[in-house]
Amino acid sequence: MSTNSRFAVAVHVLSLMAWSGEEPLKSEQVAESVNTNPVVIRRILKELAEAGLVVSQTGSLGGSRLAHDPSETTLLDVYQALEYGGVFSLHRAPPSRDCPVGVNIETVLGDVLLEVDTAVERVLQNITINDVVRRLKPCGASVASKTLEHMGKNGKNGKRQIALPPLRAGAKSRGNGSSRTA
Amino acid sequence: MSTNSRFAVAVHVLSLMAWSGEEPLKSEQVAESVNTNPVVIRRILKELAEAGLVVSQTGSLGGSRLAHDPSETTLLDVYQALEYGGVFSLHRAPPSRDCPVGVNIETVLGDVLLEVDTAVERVLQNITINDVVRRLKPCGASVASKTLEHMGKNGKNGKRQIALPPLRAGAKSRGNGSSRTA
DNA sequence: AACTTTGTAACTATAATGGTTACAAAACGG
DNA sequence: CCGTTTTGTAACCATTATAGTTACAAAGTT
Repeated sequence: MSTNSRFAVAVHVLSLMAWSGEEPLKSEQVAESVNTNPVVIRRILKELAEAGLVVSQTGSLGGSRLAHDPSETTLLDVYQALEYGGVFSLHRAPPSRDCPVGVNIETVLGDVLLEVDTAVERVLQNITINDVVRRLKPCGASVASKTLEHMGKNGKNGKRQIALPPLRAGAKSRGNGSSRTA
Repeated sequence: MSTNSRFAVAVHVLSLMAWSGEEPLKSEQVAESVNTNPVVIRRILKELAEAGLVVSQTGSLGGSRLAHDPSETTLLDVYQALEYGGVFSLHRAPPSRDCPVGVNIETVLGDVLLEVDTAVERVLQNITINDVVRRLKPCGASVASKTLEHMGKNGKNGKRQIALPPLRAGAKSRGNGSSRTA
């Protein structure tokens, strides 16, 4: 019951990148597709980068793209990247220690919540970004070749951007999961 | 990710009632065990009553107790009584209709979220309040007989309350699920 | 009639999410 | 080396959900 859409946005972002292939996407382009603000996208992108799911780069030819093949990233990876604290929470303030129920309820509930979380993770682990993209296609199949020409890829001036260098391919942050310069 | 403890509190409340048997508990007693305010308890109790899980009564001998045997109420019943909207949410604002990914992502994500919710529900359906209470006991086993004498059951004046009439047993709201007078 | 407890409204505090603006730092092109 | 582009990030605001609190009417008991 989360009232937040971060997981949905994250999956959307990654699917978009899988769809557009090697080419880095700018946060502005992504924001347009998601229908939100670029900073919101960058915030989520940051978490995904820290988890090693995407790689980003500043500069005029910059942007973000997937760090791995979309068939290698599962929704569980996404879920964990966002550091959700589990489906449910325990008591805000610890229950009474003077009540036989209060003393142990947290332990018992903890076991239950663990069972629930495990079930969720089992489901998410079996769905990859590639699966999501594949499920996406039947709907807009005909656009498959046009791909992202809708979005701002040809700038307002028509100066088309060329396929980019594989984003410092093989460079530094491979496997450590962070593309950050700090 | 749910930053709320309503599910935990609800399970706590029901376990407490299961523990104390037929005897109605006052929201103040429950609040003491949960370590919160009686009104918070009454708010949750209201939702549980609407779902037919508890029965309440005003007046000096009033309070709330389980509507059914604790082995008949599952954690799924509790979950549904609280009307959680599912584990994850979709986009806050609808994604771009001009993007092949944006158009269909909500549909695909909806399927995924359904799978997740179903998995959660399957787990919750297999755990009853009675199970929780049973798991509770090994820890504070020795208190089993003292039960709730800790809590405010003997008033400050020592005037002990006697076992109550089975709360208008067999009366009105049986099965409709609501004990409310409106 | 007096007392007790629930039901409920109203108000406040807190925290998470998300939207927005602003700007420094990094990367690139000329 | 300079200007441009884009990310990274801080700062601020609006909205919403939860929960804590006070207060009181209505229902039930003695």
